[in-house]
Amino acid sequence: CDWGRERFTMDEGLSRAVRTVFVRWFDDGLIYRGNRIINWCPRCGTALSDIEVEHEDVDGELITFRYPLTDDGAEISVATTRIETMLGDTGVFVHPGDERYAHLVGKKVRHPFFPERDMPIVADEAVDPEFGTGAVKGTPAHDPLDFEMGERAGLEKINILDGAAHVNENGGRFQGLDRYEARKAVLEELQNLGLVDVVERPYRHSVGHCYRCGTEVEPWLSLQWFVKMQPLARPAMQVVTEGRIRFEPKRFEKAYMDWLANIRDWCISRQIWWGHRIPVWYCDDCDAIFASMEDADTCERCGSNNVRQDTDVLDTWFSSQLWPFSTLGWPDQTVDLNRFYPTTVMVTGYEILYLWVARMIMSGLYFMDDVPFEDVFIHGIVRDFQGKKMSKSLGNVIDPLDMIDRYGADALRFSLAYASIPGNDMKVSEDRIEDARNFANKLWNASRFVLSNLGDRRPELDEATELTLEDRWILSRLDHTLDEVARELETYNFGEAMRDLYGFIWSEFCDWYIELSKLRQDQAAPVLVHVLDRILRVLHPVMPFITEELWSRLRPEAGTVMHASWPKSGGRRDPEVEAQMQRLQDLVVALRRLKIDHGIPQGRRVAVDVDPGGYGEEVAAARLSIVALARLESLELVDRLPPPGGAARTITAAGIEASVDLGDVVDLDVERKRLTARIAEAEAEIARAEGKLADEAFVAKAPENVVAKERAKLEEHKENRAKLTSQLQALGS
RNA sequence: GGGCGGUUAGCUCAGCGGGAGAGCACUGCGCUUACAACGCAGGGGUCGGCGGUUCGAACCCGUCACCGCCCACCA
Repeated sequence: CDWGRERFTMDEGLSRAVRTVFVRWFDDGLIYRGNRIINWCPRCGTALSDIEVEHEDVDGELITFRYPLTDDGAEISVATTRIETMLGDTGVFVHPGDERYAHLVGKKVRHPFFPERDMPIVADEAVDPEFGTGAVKGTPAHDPLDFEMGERAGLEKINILDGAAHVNENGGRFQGLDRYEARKAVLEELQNLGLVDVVERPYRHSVGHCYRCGTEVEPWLSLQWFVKMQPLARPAMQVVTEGRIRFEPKRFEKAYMDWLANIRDWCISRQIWWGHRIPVWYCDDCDAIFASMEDADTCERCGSNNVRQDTDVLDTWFSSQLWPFSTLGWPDQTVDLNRFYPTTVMVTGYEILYLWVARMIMSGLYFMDDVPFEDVFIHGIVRDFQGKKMSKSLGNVIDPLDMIDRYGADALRFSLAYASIPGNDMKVSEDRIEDARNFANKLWNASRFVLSNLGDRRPELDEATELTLEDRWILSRLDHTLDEVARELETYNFGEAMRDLYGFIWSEFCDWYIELSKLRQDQAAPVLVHVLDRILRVLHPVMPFITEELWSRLRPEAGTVMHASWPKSGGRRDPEVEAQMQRLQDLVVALRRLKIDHGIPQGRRVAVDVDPGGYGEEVAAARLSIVALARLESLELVDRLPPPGGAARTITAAGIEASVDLGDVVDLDVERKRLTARIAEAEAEIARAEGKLADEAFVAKAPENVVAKERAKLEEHKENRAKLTSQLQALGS
């Protein structure tokens, strides 16, 4: 974060950007005022844009009732979920191709409460003949579709509700009732008149709610300001098609394109107190309407002083959409603007893809003539482990400050990064944060160990450093990890990067390398320093505090780790070394397990004979390591293992056999069971491999290396089975 | 109504064409001179169901089921 450039959308500079944009769009004909159906929240008393409305299914009612025709006894049935809106009906719509109603088009119906009202039956393509009765009551002031059809037919628009959703003077005897009371009262009256056919209840259907307070939104006719969106949407789609803006994950591209393709004009005026006031003035003398950069006290057209500013304010997203350039000083051509626009990446959650991201792209292209950013990285929302959004009313909120108090900021940060998968929600729990704290402790303790043996020396790794197998192994694993992490960060896979680092540091560096280094601390020092150095650098962005502290101890002269270069892999990856190390690890684990299986305390030292098969040199070179890690008394290399007597046997995947002298504690039954189980495992593997190789299609069509690998595995397991079987036989029965 | 995710070990999730993984939880052993917020070893899964493609499918395709999300002017 660059705290020197902190900004707020109501700052003076950003306010100037807002005005500039408004005036430009106004003068370019992209901002207009219109009396149209908008989403109205009766509780907040303001208009909302389409995307601020949250659709939710509710149990309502679907009522079918009849309008009598004026000229004869015929009637026409219509259906509605908002029966009270019939007070504002000024017509009935049917589909032009609907034969049932063809003979009625052009005739008129009579409103039961307003018999003098002119209510024609009109044909319009927008009617769905399949729904309900196929005839729609027309309420141009209270339904967006009816509004459009009403415009086409020239129907009167009668607004029957006030801003609080109470029936107004146009509602006759229902005046004063709120919309829900009116819903009941109107139904009752119609029933009394015998005009109601069907009351279907509950009728589950989707209803819009205010994003802020949850109140049911009322489609309401009112005078508002709009931005014409289609001219802005087209270029915004094009830059994505051309690849100038990329989404990660890519699937959000489709959502973005679909939204823009079907976009409708944006209602930007709000009847609330807080916000940028709309920079439009009205002249009471000549009726001019003009937008102005400066506060106006005279009319642009007639010079009159009788001007007043619009009292509405702008949707907060109107100023937010300018963020990528308004924060850099635009409309001035500042140094920052030239240097930092366009930016490289926009990191944000999917819930504001339309509200913010799409609009930044549109306004950026319009005013800067360039994209605001190249990559859009979409992450999820932080949720609890049940997948629920955190909310105070649910009581499932994990307070970050509380977690920081208890586990540290680094632990909280690591747990969030660890949970981050592009496009997915991040599920966090206190357990996970605790794990991250444990990881931080592990890093702390490992560093303490490394540093404790160094004193003031900082031996550095260079070409002259003599490297043992485990040195080359950990350096190979380090390079492997750095490569993986780099690749994952490139694609914003922070979670995978963290999991790789966690595994490398804990399971490889701490569990194996540090343990091995204890045998030869001085010689291992350059490698310990090197690996820890790289770990601290690469972990720093996620765990800044602990890494900075440890860095100051590892590199007291170097200054902040923030200024250290990002570590790159150093060409030390070596598959052969990793394979060798794997064979030794397998042997150590096999010996440890053998002791445990026979109930030998792990601390008790035992003598071991090893028949290394083809790996004599390797095992010999690693002898002291094996003795230390498996806690042995001694390890002798032999060509042939002694007869089983008071010994137990084990074997690794690579076919290295070992015999452990258990003295008088050996339990032959235990040993037989162990060997029998291992033979069964080998049998299963052999059966699997033989099955595959017996399949001619597999041998013929699978890649050569896959087949070869399968053959090698088969041989390996066969050898092991033979050795295990002879071990078992030697025990007798 | 349309679209997008998800369904893998008891829990939370990775893996997304060639021998099923992690953390937590669980079992046994252990104060081995960095770490018991730890170490060592282990048990545990017909990878949602059914079809298909392929020599080979947790992974690709189709379909169904159940969860979740987004969009939507069926009154």
